[in-house]
Formats: sequence, structure tokens, C-alpha cells
Amino acid sequence: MVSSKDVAKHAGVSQTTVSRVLNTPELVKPKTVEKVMKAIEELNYIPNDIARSLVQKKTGIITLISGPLHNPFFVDTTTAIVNYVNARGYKVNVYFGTEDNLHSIYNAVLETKADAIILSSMLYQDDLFFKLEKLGIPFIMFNRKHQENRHFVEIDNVQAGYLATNHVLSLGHQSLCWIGGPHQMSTFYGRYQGFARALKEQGIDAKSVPTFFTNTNKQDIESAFEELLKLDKRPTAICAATDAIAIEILNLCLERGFQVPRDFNVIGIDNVELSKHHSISLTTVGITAEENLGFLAIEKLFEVMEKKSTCIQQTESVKLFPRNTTCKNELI
Amino acid sequence: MVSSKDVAKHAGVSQTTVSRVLNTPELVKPKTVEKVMKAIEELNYIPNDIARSLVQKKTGIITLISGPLHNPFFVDTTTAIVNYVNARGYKVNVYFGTEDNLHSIYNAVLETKADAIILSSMLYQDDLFFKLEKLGIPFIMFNRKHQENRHFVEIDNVQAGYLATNHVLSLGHQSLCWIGGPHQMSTFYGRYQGFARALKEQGIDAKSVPTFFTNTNKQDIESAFEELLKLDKRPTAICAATDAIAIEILNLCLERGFQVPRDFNVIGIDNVELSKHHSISLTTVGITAEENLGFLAIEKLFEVMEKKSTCIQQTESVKLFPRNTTCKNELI
DNA sequence: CACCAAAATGGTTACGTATTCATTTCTTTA
DNA sequence: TAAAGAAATGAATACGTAACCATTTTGGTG
Repeated sequence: MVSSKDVAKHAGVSQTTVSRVLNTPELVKPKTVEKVMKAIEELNYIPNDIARSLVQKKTGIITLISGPLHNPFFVDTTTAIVNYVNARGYKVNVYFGTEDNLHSIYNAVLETKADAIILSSMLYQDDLFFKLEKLGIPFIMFNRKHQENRHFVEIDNVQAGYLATNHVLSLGHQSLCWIGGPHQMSTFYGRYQGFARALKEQGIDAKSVPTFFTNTNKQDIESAFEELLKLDKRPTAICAATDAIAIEILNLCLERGFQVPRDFNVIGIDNVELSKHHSISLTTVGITAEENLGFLAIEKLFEVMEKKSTCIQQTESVKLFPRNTTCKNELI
Repeated sequence: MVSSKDVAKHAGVSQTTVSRVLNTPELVKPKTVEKVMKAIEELNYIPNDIARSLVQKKTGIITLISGPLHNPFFVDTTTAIVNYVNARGYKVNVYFGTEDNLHSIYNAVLETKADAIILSSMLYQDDLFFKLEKLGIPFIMFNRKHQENRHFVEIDNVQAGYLATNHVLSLGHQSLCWIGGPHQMSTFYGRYQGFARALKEQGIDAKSVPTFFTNTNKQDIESAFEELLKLDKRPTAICAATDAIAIEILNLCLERGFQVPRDFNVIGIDNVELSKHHSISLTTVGITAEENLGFLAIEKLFEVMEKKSTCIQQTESVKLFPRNTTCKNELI
């Protein structure tokens, strides 16, 4: 390993000067710069970013704790976040959290020196929030929020659930069902509230409507769907709490020979890129803004890092994206 | 920032002992361990992994240079790689390379101390290969390989192109076309060779068949597809060099009111997870092994890091996965 | 109790850089 | 030409840890 000391010796200057050539060349005589650069070339010297991090107390690393990529939402957000961070000259440590490994990820992350953390895995009540505050580095949640109500960028989940439900109701569907995730996550809780509110406005009691609160892995969604098929009165419209669930429901429907929207209407929430593919063409509700939640969050995180902001509390408006998995209820 | 020195002072021991408590507690008296642990608790001490990296010359970081996630192949491989690396207690620095940013990514990566590098972006002739060898740390390519023919895990690209082409030929299609990428990438080059060979076996000259060598972004694929539609004799089957291209072709077909496979047969290569979705159900050719290329490569990379192997040169066999985007040619 | 080996602990240094402060060299001006 | 100020360079140090070597303490044995 060739160090700046070696370069210094080879160029006949001090290590300090080598450091200056790399960081503040305007403070060093052009001729010396030349001499040092030549030595750097000849020795094939590469500065040690670890040593630099140690002395500067800056790692240039952002930690991202994302959900798994089989969920297309995280495909979109991970893309946006990684590209943004790299474009800013930082590095990204990526983790894909699931129920199984989340705890060990948290341990690893808390022991890693990063300049900031962006994550989507937080529960509404989660000790992690306070551990992160103790760490003393900036962090932000996207998609979900904590009950402390700080450091998050989310969509208006209640409104999203409301708009989705209203859409299928207005198409004449009266027999709905809901497939969502655990309510410890603010996302699922809020969206279900919107669902219930829309029903209530039509004089329907949400408790009378079949609801499935499932984990978001393939198997559990399939189990929920099997349950759904066993219902006495099959719903004509399935409201999924996320596009990921909706797209998996589509898959399960087609696998069993059902047609969508003929046999089931399906609507999601998130408006992920994949939902726009014409083979999917999923009706959904999503953010009004041009950029996705991941982008908005990482942008805000950098503002915090640069002390331009301190506390982010951002709720983005949503709108309906009608596509081909919903249609008028012919049975009316 | 509380350091191990602070802990030492607070516990009334030396910094060396604190270090030992954390790394080799079996060498320290239980009572002392207890004392130190208590001090660690009380001061909320977290070891500085940067300082540790500096002295140990190990960062615990693997750098991944992947393609963008709008290509579903990289969704699968990134998932496998990140999860594998994290499970092994390492961190992953992720980059998504495109034509635009690849150069700056290389610069960043070469100046970053990582324990190893895994990448898919290498060209067949690429200076990067030699720069990486100079770096002196283990690296591996997945999907593509370099002409030096070292450090790679790939599928049998020629065979893949051959099987895909043969499949549509055997279904009675005689008017084919090829949509692939630049031949500086070993993947595209090999697959096209297989395409040409299959045609030749049927007495067809590959040069007489419409071929499109496009960049793999949406726009360029669309341009190629528009060209295709202008052909005097429209092909009945489209052979795409990757599932990513094939899935985008599907999208373009449906967008224009064509039906697949009625109006066009479409076949891809890679057998990405998304191709299995029943809304897509893409006929494709893919790896015979259970695990994807990313997984196989990262597994091998760790073997190299642990000195169990030195040079990886692995070509995986492939097979056909017939699904619903191909069918017998009715026009015969 | 004396002695010795083993166990436990501590002092010091190295890792490779940026930074602080001191010193030398150069340039300008009276 | 001398003095003063600016520009350029260098020496020493800090960052926080692990590792090496030296020293002290402990426990067992004759």
C-alpha cells in the first residue's frame, strides 16, 4: 500500500504538501504541484478514504434500509435514492429489510459510521426511532412514519385509501374487500382508515366487509386470497393496500383462470412504475408530484445534512390513476 | 464522540483491555468484562468501525456496480447479492451504472477502499479490467465477461441465443427478427452468435434477417420497434436478447393494440422473476441452476476473498422456459 | 512458603490522512 | 537595500482502534 508519505519522499516534499496538492492545490506552487502529481502517477498512489474519514469525521456514506425489491415500490425508491446519493458524490450502504433480518440489520447499521440514514422499515411505535436520535446523525423515513411524528416523507395515506375505495364504489361495486398489512405500520393503518371512511359515507359498516391483514410476502398474500375465494359472497372488487399486493393478487387471479377486471376488479395504492406496464395496467392511487417518495425523502435528507432544514414532516397529496383493472360493475 | 479511551478511564482499565473485552473477551477476567461492559452501557459507547478498518486494513465493504433496476434482471441479482453480503456481515456499496454515469462511478469506486468488487458493467474490451487488477483486491463480473477471460460468472450466451431462436423456428416461424444490444458486451455478442447459428442450421442467412442493435433504454427500444413496424415483411416472431428488452417490447405491442402472441411472438433470455408473472408470462431461456447469476457470483467472490479459489471462470448451462408469448405459427 | 507457569493487564505504536502552528522563502515597496 | 508582508512549505499532532511486547497478578505445586 503506497501512502502519501511515500509520495512525499518520492517527490522530495513533505506529506503535508502532498495532502495540500490533493485538497487545496491553489495554496501550492504550480511547479510543486507538478512534481507531486508526477510522483502520484509514478507510484500509482490512491488516497486512503478510510484514513480521511477518520480524521475528518465524515464517511461520505448514506445508509439505506429499504424493503425488498420484489416489492416494486422499493424498486422505484431504491433507484431514485441510490442515483441521487451517488450523483452527490456519496456512497450508499443498502439493506433490504424483511421480518426475519430486520433486527440484525438494525444492529449492523447502528454500529456503522454513516453520515445519515434513510429508511422505510420503521414501525409506528418503534424503539429504533429513539436509538437513531441518540446516534446524533440525520435520518429520515420514507413511506412510513413514527408516532413521534418527525423526520418523515409520506403520502396522504388516508386520502389514498379513500380515493381508491371511492373509485370502485362509484363504479357500482358494492361487495368489496380489503387486503392490507399489519397496522403497526402507519401506511397500512392510514390507508385502511380511508377505506373505512369511504364505506361509511355510503352507509356501509367497514366491519361488515371482509378484510385481510396479512404479511406482505407472496405466501401470506396467497393464503389471504384463498380465504377470499372461500367467502360465501365473493367480492367483485378487491382493494389492495399497496400496488405490490395488488399485482400479486393479479398474478393469483390469472393463475386460477380468473379474468381481471371481469371476475374481480383490483385496485392498488402507490402507482409504481410497474403498474404502468400495459400487461399489468393497474388502476391505482399515487403521489401527485412528479418524483417518487424516495427521491423526495433523500432530497430532504440532504437539506438536513446541510443544516438547511432541521425537522422534516411532509405529507404528499395523491390522486387516482384509472387503468384497466377496474371497470363498471356489470351485475348491477 | 465517546471513544474506547473514555470507556477505559470510566472503568478504570486501559484502552487495550476495552478493546479486548470487545474482541477477545475470553482473554479477560469475567469481573473485568463486567466492569467494562457497564462502562460501555453507561457511556453509550459505540466502537468506531472506521478506526477499526484503518488499523485492520479491512473495511467490511463490498462494492456492487449493477445495471439499473428498471431492468428486472438487476432486480433479481441485486436482491441476491445484497442479501448474501449482508448475511455474511458485510456492507454493500451499490451503484447503478448507465451509459451516462459509468465513468464517474468507476472513478469513485477506484478511490474507495472496499474488500472486493462485484460488477456487471464490464465491456469485452475495457481498461477497467486492468485497473481493477492493479487495485489488488478480489473482483468478479457477473453476466458479462472481459476478453482476458478471468473472474466471471456468465450463462452460456451462445447456447441461450440458439435455444431461443430454435424454439420459435420449431413453432413454424420463418420470419424472425433480432433486437439486441451493443456487441461490445459479451452477453449480446454471444447471444447473437447463437441466434445466427440456429438460423444457419435452417439454411437461413442471418444477414437477411432484420436485426436491431439498440441501447437498452426505453426510448431506443421504442425507436427500434418503430423501425420494425415499418418493415415490408413484418416478422411474426421477435427474438429479444434479454427479458428486459422482451418485456418492453410486450409493453410497446400492447400499447399499439397488437396482441401477443397473436400478432407477434416474443421470446427473451434471462428468465427473470418478472417474466413468471401471469400478466407477462414470457417465454424465455434461462439458467438451469436454482440460484441466479448474482448469487452464484457473490458466492464465488467470497471464496476468492477467503483464498479458497483464485480465478473464477464459470459458464452456466441454460434451458428453455416455454410460456405464453410464443405459439405455433398459424399462418403456415 | 517459594517458585514457576499461566493468566491478566497495560504501555506504546502503527494505520494514513488532514489540520494546526511554526518556519522558511519569495515578493513588494519605501 | 532593507523591511514587511505574503506565499509556500514543513514538523508535529490528532483521529480511534487493534496489535505487539512488556509487566504484573494469579494460581498451583513441591
